[in-house]
Amino acid sequence: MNSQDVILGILMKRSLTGYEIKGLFEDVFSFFYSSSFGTIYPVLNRMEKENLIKKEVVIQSGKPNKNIFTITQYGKERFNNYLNSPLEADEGTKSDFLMRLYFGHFVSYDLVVGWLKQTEEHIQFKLDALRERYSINKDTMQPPHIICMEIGIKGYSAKLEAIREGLVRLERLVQEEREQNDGSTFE
Amino acid sequence: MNSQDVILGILMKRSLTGYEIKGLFEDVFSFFYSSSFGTIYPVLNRMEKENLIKKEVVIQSGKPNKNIFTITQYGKERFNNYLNSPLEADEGTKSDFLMRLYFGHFVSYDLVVGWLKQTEEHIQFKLDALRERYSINKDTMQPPHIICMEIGIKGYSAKLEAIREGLVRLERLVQEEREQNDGSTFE
DNA sequence: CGTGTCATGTAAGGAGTTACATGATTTG
DNA sequence: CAAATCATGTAACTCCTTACATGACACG
Repeated sequence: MNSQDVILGILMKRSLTGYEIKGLFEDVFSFFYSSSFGTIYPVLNRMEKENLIKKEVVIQSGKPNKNIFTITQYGKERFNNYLNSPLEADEGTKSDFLMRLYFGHFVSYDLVVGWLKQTEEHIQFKLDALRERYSINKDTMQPPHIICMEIGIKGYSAKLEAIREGLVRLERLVQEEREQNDGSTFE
Repeated sequence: MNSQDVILGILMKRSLTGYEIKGLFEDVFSFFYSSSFGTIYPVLNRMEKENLIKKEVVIQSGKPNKNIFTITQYGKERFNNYLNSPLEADEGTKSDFLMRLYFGHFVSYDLVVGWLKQTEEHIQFKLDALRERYSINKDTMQPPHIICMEIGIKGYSAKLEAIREGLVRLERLVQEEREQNDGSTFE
């Protein structure tokens, strides 16, 4: 899976500009994909040269002309090829957050608590967004799409739960530390 | 977070060779990090030049000499700098599996079921490995480390659950499809 | 006698990011 | 009046992967 595959998939539904595709990456696709303009525009132009998509230019004033891209028959075939290629195990999951927790004993609990709270907030935000989209669209969603959403929602929920339990445990320890260190001071 | 940060963290505990570091990446770190020899060896050599680590050569016969790397004081400082730098939100989670599910309505249910089963197996394997390591080491593990493990275990468990529910739902649909299509045939 | 483990390294290439460049129009 | 939105694009760079090169020894 690379940007090209995803873009082909997106264009299966309807024709879009690079700017709109980026919008989808920030929105619907943000929980399993992301990409920057620096990738999208060059990839779209390369895809046009390879006849996977075709460009329609809409002249505008005040802003650059709009390039609306439509998938070609060849593009559809290639997207189908991708879907029929072997599934890539998504090992790659590199997580700065988990890495830091793994090495958390090298820093103060306060710092670790900070990481946990920040991540809690971040995941809660993503979860809310996902749940909202799910509740709005679930009537029109196809079964595999629903499974995709459920995996996301359950995965986030479980992580959140674990983070919160961790926070409770850690905050108890921070408290104990404070009581020991600050036994003689007052404030 | 990059390979250098992780290697520094690993070397905080004890001195190791590149080969051994790779072993850890395949093992303990595999659920939130991965890296290849093609990254590790050049990075280690660069780190030595930058005085983050120092090399001790152990002469061997029959195989290349062993380069055992030890973190320097400067390396420890740099690792600490990393831990005190802002947490990077690990958005990047690009998942081929979820991507395919999202576009699953373009292919047969059989294919989707294949993806689900393959991923189910894969996650189950990872989960088992994580649980085992957890049960063996939990007495000697520091609190943040425990939280790290719990997040992994709960995350995997939740995903597995959602995948299994999805499989049940899909297999019912596949069955219905078969009954409609094969109504006239026998076998 | 093949496969796995030990052990290091390089070269070529892929895929992506960030930062820059441009600039009107809308919204708070 | 500042910030966001619309809209495209390039250049430099980072980081990583794959494949290659070498080769002994142990295990079954």
